[in-house]
Amino acid sequence: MEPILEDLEQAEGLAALQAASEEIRDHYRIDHVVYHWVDSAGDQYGCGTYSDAWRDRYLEQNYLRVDPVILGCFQRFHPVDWKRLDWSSKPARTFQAEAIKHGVGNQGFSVPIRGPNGQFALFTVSHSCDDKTWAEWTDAHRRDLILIAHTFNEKALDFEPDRAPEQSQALSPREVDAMTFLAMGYSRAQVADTLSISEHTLRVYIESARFKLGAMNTTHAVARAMSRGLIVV
Amino acid sequence: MEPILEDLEQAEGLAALQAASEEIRDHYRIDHVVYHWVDSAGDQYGCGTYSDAWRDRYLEQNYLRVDPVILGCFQRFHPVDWKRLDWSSKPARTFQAEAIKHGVGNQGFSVPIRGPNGQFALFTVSHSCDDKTWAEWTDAHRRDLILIAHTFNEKALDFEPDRAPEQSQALSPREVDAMTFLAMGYSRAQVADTLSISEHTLRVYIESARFKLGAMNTTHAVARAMSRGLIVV
DNA sequence: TTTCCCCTCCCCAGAAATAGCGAGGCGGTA
DNA sequence: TACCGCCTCGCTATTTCTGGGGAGGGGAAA
Repeated sequence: MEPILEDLEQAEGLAALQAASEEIRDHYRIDHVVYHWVDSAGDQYGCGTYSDAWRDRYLEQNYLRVDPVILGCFQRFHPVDWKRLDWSSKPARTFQAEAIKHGVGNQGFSVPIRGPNGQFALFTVSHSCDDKTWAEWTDAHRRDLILIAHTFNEKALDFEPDRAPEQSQALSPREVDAMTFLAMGYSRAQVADTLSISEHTLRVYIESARFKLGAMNTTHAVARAMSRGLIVV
Repeated sequence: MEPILEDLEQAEGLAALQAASEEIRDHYRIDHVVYHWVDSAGDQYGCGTYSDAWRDRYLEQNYLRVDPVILGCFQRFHPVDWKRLDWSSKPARTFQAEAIKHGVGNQGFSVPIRGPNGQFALFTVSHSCDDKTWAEWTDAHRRDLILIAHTFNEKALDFEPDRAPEQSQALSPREVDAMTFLAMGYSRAQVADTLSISEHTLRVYIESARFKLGAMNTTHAVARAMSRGLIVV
């Protein structure tokens, strides 16, 4: 593993990351290696060994909202084998069939990676083989994959600075309170009552939070506060 | 490194994690090893080799909102050496002086770890030595520390079952569309227009989504859909 | 000291969301 | 077949939220 990680750590530029993913694939003799970035605005960036046809199809069909790998990892802390995800819904099964048709392996292992402000990325390896072989392979390389995933993410961020920091303005304590209770379903009157302030005052907080978050309305502000990790509900 | 990580992977129970942090400290011959879990509701869980006096002081003074390690890592993607953090504010320097007085080393290295819904943890090692020695040590063990940090986090979560998956009822495709656009800040009229349906129809989706999610209003429904990973925004 | 942000409170009019009632067609499952 | 969930559309009335405006006090930083 070592030389692979060394190479990755010395990669310069996005093209080098593309090359690195191919190198990783060849080194481990697996079918695919993919790094996939999603941010809270819905923008995506991908890099890896999937075919162009599949990647285009994925974007065109907006499979982001269907893909059980994305949906599953989004709710999870730890790396996960694809077998443990929920493929039972009909859209998921349609998606799965099409993925396999496009050369994505029947086995997969994905490492979720998170950053500040709700930023989210996935590092995935996929392969075609039986369950036992795959279990042995992932057991043997789990640690490597975690390290590679984080290094890959670090590199990808280095080369795309516009995506990385994007300092979102912090909310004041009262604004956090307001957003939190609104996210919990309280009406403005209830929130004001809970915080023991007038509803007028509360409204000022909501407005300033909305302004800071660049949100068009309360629902939008709460959604942004959540996806940026400013509130937890 | 290997045997240390093996031991950690076999740890069972919170007491074992405490023992593991001491073992790691002794293995690397450093002053302190600490794991610190935070959610923005203010709950904290800590585990490690700091003195009880320092831990109590930290909680009592609510240093969470002052500690540059927390504040800095919260805005950062990657592991960071304490030297690169911002210690310039007055509260930060007061905090630093007191930390050193309580036996926390002058050097430190912290790995931020994130989970779904804004959950956040830190794995930290700290030591007293000169800059050069510390730089060499962190360079040599950076990878180990990342792996240990993630394994530690995994274990800590295993033993805290209050974050159960809580499988929730799925939304229909149209309901997902509705929730998604609402989370993006669209008004009802805009969402209806975007989906090319009447606003009345849209309202039915919002209501049924609200019902399925057990939400009291639209904002609540969107918040729940997000925190359950039913929509990705 | 001045400036800036945070917290608190007030009024008003118009826009938007909610609550309740109703209807019919389509497709899959029991 | 009958049921159920999903998608689509309609009406009215009430409640709630939004977007302007304004005011004052406190604390921290420059």
